[in-house]
Order: sequence, then structure tokens, then C-alpha cells
Amino acid sequence: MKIATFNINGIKARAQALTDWLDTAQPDVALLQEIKSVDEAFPRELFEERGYNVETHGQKSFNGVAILSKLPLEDVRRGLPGDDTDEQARWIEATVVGRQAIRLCGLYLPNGNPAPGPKYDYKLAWMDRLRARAADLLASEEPAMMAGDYNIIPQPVDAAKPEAWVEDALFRPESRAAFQRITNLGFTEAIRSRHPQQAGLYSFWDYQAGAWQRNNGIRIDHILLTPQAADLMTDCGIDKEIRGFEKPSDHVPVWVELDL
DNA sequence: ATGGCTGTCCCTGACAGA
Repeated sequence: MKIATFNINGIKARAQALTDWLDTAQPDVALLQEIKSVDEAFPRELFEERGYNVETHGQKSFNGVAILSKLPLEDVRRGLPGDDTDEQARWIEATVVGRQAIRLCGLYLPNGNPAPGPKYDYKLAWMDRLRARAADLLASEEPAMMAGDYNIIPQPVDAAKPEAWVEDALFRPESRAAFQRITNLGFTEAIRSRHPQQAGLYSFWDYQAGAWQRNNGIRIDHILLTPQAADLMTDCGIDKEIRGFEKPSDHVPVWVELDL
């Protein structure tokens, strides 16, 4: 089963690029971020006609997450637990049943800039709530994954120009420590586990300053697997080539292949 | 060397993104 995460940066602007990628890559499940659409405006028929079940957690103009799945989605939950006043649509989870069941969580972690400031405080508070949910997933001792746009550059090797990011919310020590606290609970970060030292693995290139042409990228989209899910991983990758296609998102898909 | 973009909205500039 191939499961991918992809920050599409707006479903209206990305309908063509997204369906082109789906038709080529053929993921069984796609966790989408930044749909920038309310649920009613999401063009679900584009995906239903390709055999996907569609669940969304949308918001007007900003944020918004969705799950596309060729297998039925069960027990869908929307919103990251831990703060009933949080109105930003950044979290959706559901169970997919293959040969065995896996809990899939799609997330769009807050950017946090400018830092320091209230947006950075919100990011770190959100990561506290994420850690709590992550601990619960591990305690279940079942296959589960948390995948999405983490807006975290984990290590200097994950940026073409790490020195340019030292003051940025994506790379500040508190951000990276919060991410590490989560992974240290016992998750496997798919791409880095398969390529421990490799530089040049990126999932985002800014639209500005010819970042793609200069390969000035960062790796901020991640797939975290519980031990029971990590045991099932047979492959993973980054579909970087679509960044150079017509009208691309600034992110590219990251995916894992699981034996289930 | 510098500056460079894109998407959204009761739209045409402000805000957000990273």
C-alpha cells in the first residue's frame, strides 16, 4: 500500500497538477494539506471518479487538510485534540483497513513565523498537543503514521543553506527540539531512516529567487511511523520531479510503501 | 550583487506562507 503526503497549496489552483500526479504515482492514500477550501467547495468528484474515497477538514482561504483513499476510511476524526478553542483546520485522521488496519493522521503544522511572537507560541503549543496524540498512538501498539507538512527542518543536512534559516521558526532550536521530542518517543522518520546521512533530500522549494532552479530546498514534509508501521515499510521516496512541472505546488509529495 | 512568488478573497491590495 502506497501512502503519500502532499501540501498542494490550494486545491483550486492545483486541481490539474494534483490529478496528473495521482494518475501517474497511483497512491492508495494521499494525505493533503493546505487545500485552502471549505468542505463544500472541495472538488471531491475529481477524486471519486478516480476511485478515491474523500474526507476533508476544510477552512476558508487558509489551511485545510484532506484524505483521499482507495480503501474505505473508518472512524474519521477532525481537529487535533487538546484545545477546543483552536479553529484552524490542521489535522485529520482515519483508519484504513488493508490486510491489517493502520491509523493515518494527516497534519499541517503551523509555520510559526515571525519568531519569536504569538504565531511561534501557537506553533510550539500545537506541537505539545501533537506530542500527546503521538504518545497515545504509540501506546496503542498498532500500526499508525503521522504524515504531513511539519514546517520543521530537522537537521542542517535538511536544508541547502542552513545558515539562512537559523532565525526562522522552521529551524529554531525550540522547533527542532520539539520535533525531536516527538520522534524520540519511538517513531521512525521514513526518509531519514532509509537515507541516514544523505544530503540534498528536499520537499519544498520557494517560488521566489529561482529556488528550484538552484536546488535551494528544504525538507519539511515528513512521515512518522510507529514501530508496528515501520516494520511494514518496504520503500519510501520523494516525488521531486513534479516541482518542475506546470503550475506546481511549492511542496512535493513524500511517500511510503507499506506491506499491508 | 541584488531581487526575484503564489494563492486566497463578497478581490484588485492585504495577508499568509516558508
